[in-house]
Amino acid sequence: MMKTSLLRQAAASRVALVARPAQVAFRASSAALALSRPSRNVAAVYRFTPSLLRLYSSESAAEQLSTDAAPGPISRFEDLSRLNVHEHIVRAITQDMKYETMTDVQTMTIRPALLGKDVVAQAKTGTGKTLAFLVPVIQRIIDADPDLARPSRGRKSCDNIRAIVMSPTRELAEQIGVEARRLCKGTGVIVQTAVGGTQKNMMLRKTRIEGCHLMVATPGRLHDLLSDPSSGIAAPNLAALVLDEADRMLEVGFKLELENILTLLPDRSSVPRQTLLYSATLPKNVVGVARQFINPTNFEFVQTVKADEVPTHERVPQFIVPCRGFENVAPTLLELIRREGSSAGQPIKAIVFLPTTAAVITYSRMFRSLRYDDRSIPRVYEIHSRLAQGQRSRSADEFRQASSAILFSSDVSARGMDFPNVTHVIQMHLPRDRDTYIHRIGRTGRAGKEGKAYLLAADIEIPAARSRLPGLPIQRCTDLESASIDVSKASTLPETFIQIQQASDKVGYELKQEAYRAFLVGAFSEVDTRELVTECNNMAKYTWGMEEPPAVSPSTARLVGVSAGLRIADIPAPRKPHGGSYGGGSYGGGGDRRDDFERMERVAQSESRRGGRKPPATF
DNA sequence: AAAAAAG
Repeated sequence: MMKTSLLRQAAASRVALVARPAQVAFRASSAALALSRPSRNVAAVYRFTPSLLRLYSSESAAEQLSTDAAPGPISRFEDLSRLNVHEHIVRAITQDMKYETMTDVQTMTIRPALLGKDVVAQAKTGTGKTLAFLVPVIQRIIDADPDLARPSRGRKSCDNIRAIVMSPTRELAEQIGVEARRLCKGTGVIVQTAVGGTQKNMMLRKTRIEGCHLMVATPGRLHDLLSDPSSGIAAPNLAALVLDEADRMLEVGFKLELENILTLLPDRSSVPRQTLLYSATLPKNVVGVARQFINPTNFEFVQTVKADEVPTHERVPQFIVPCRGFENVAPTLLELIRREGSSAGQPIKAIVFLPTTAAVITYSRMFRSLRYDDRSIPRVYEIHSRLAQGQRSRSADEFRQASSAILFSSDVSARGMDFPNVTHVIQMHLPRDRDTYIHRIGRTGRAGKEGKAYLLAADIEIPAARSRLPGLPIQRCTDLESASIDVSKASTLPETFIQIQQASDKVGYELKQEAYRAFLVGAFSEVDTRELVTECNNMAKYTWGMEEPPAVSPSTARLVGVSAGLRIADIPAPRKPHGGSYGGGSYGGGGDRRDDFERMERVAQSESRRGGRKPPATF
């Protein structure tokens, strides 16, 4: 009897595993939702482990099965009380944040995480992963020290941090910190944020006065604090470690730093520690690397994206605009922004991604100058690592608040950033890889909202775009006039070209020179180098208004690999932002193999097999 | 080498 009921619950839970972001869910009726989210989109990878079954059996089955469409496990935030989540946390979610219904990833991970299991979770962008890991982490801090259920006035300590959340970028860490603080309102749990580019001494003073139970950090600053005994910051009883954007954090470049940090944390064999790994993308490298982070006897692997399902949202249409040459790309952007801003009837709030920092600076200056003469262009913001941290935070905050604006961005904001109501994500030139493309377009269409994604790429980039972006529903968009004009033949250029050229006058020579160099070196490895030089020269001439191609140094010319078409001269070496000692790493293997590991392996293998066999690009 | 992440 019990067994049948559990099976029915399992079946019911599968029915409910529908992409259903919270904000849509409580506005639309459940009938409408059932219609709008057909069951073939259901992504059900869910295992009933013994511990979970025990928990299910201890609950009222009748309550969970009140209707056929009953959501099975906890699916409403108010029901978290039944899992003994503190009322202050539940209230923060349901009353302050105004969320009612959980998303799949929240339904599927909060309970096992509350039980102390390790979790590896993949869920689409904008489906509430942050809340999914913060709730159990904060609750377990309270479980371990019930005094923290309410604000305490006792002595504050910063040498007994209970949980650490790590993020690959500073703004994302700040954003997670803000959300964590909202959740902790009314409790005694103290959240601190530790990121680079901020005043360490200020942060330390604040942390010593206020204390710290949950630290949200970027790797460099965290390592700095933990390795410095005089900081007073310590985590001898660390109970939880979260890697947000886990696949990114485990990439070469971050992984070594991560391992250094691990050596500064208590050994898991003496201090049991829960590890939570979350991301929208889960390439196979995570599987090999996750092995050394995860407890193989007590962990849950949750995917709300099926292995063969497109990891982007159906409601966000994706377009590629083939541009005749590099010189057509910026005018096409201008035309697109004008068109989408007026025709759609709603003001445009767009993020424009570019492959290099120099290009981000160049184009944000150009569009700021355009806006000076044409107020129909929305306000322009920029964000990239060469900005002072105060500026970066200000850009992010102001863009967050804006109802209409354009944010020119490097990949700092490709992942995790939650800017509300972004209407368009526009990528100029190729994204570095498929996952970057997926995370970038994930800045729109969040929490059930609509959005559009455009990729502006020159004709010579299209073959590389096809090979980098297989298996994605990208359609060709050919109705932008600026994209197809042949500037060498046209007797009169469209207005967009004229305006872009005028705006280029406001950009300094050195910056254009630097952007030119950055375009040439490295970012388009699949593109024939001689053709790339021709394209960059055309861009310099026709859209940046330069009489002749900017000079490059002999060493740059060597890097490019050809000299034809380049103007080589002895110029100062390109400036390098201060370099750290981030380096490569290697991962070891071995260890136990349990069911979830095997499943992760299978997913990884099928993923790598599909690597060559993903449905070919359709554009 | 192209982003990022400590000063």
